[in-house]
Amino acid sequence: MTTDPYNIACTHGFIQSSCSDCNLKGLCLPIAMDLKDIDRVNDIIKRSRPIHAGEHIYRTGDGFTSIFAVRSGSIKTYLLDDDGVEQVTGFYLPGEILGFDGIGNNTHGCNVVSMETSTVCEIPFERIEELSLQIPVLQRHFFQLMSQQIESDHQMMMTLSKKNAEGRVTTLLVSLSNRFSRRNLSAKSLRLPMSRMDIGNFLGLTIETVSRTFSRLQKEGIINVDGREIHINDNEKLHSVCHASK
Amino acid sequence: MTTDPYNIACTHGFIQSSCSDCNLKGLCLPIAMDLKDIDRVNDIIKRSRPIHAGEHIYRTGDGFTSIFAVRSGSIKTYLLDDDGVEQVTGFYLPGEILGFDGIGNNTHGCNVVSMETSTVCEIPFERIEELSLQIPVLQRHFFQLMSQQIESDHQMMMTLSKKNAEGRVTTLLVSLSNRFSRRNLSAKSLRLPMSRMDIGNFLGLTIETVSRTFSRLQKEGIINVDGREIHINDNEKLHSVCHASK
DNA sequence: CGCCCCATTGAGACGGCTCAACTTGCGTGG
DNA sequence: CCACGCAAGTTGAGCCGTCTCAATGGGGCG
Repeated sequence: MTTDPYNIACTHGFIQSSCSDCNLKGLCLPIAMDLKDIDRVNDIIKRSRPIHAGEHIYRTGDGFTSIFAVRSGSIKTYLLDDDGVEQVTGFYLPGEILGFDGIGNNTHGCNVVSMETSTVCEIPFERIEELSLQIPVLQRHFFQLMSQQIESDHQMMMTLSKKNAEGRVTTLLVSLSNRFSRRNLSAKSLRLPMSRMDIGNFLGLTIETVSRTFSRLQKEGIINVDGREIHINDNEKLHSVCHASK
Repeated sequence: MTTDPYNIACTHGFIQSSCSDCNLKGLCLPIAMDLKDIDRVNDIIKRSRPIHAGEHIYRTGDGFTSIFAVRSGSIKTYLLDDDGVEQVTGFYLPGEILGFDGIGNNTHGCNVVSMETSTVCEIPFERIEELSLQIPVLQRHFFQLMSQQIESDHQMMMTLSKKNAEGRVTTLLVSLSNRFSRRNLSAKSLRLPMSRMDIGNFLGLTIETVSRTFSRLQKEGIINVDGREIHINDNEKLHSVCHASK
């Protein structure tokens, strides 16, 4: 596996299953895709062994060969600037695809690390490019996925540029709630996969401010907080606080 | 032109020229592209009449049909949130391509307005998708362009999340300087295409803070400011201030 | 048990925001 | 030609939200 510097390929073979059986396929793959074409995609995908918390999938500067779909667990991506300052650029949950940075200059543009024990599907990009030439709906799908990433990054710029601490934290909670419920999990009760540190880093806040904000939201009865367990009591108020501005 | 709600198509025919003659083609199109294939792209492109300052090319919610390459002038993109608050999400200069938001759900995700008299090339997306199925280097090119947009948006998240006012303003200046010099214009003397208002909005600062920051950078001898005319006196210091953090 | 990491909470400092006054450049109309 | 209004930018004074620094409280693990 020389193309797999971090050697995440599954060497045991016991988690193998196919895309057509995967309950996440509606998220990773176009809905309107023939079973035959799904199998062609399935044939080029490599499923990983479990990746444990803190383990990297790739790092900035690594040669770009693949994009990755999260299969289970949760993943964060981050940049390091010249001074070694970390910026979390995204959190990825099952069914979501990461690695679209890196196509631009054939080198990965960020670091990717697992926040808990996770598994991913590795999708060799050159292979998927070839398939995309033959399956128009697949080409369209990847254009759409990248476009959605751009849109969500722009929303993030809005959040960072215009919102105060309450607006930023609640915006993240709403996003996570939506993404959990897309997977048929509860939209009201969720377990945060990331630390306060990662939340603060992502949102441009210190951990103290994140913590104070959670406490304030709880005091106002909008959410209940117990460590990483969050319960949303008042969804309407939560959404209205989202717009809170600087 | 029913597919052209803002009717920017050139109706005079006097600015027509071809991609193969365009001195920006190295920016819009793959370098390694056959002349024959460039002509095929050229055939589907519609060149716009001049678009004057303040005129919109499209707005959020408009049906998505095309992406656009800036030919001359300068363009800004912005979001409006539910409360009507504006967030500038990008500035686009000649040779740069915009409109990749909107592929995701077939509806434009932002507003696009000209900051001065500009011209653009309209690239019908369905046509370019068809061509991309036939010209692998073209498919790759659009994946790369979108990937680069994602990378630059992530850098922007870093800027908004971690840098103070000086860091944000100088980061924008460095970016503009680099982009001007890519077009063989001076990297040291440039005219800002956007107002202080737009700069502040983009960078998450008020216009007063932007103004004070320009004044301070001038007092420190790093730049000279005369309205929108900027001269970079000390490039090294400028780059070091870029990293200034909150 | 003791250590370490993560999270919470408090007190004070500071950077950028708000509000306000003033300048400059430009177009319009008397 | 000047008077005027308007928009854009600059500068100052005071305020406020978030950061910094510091102390304390759990929970997991050797």
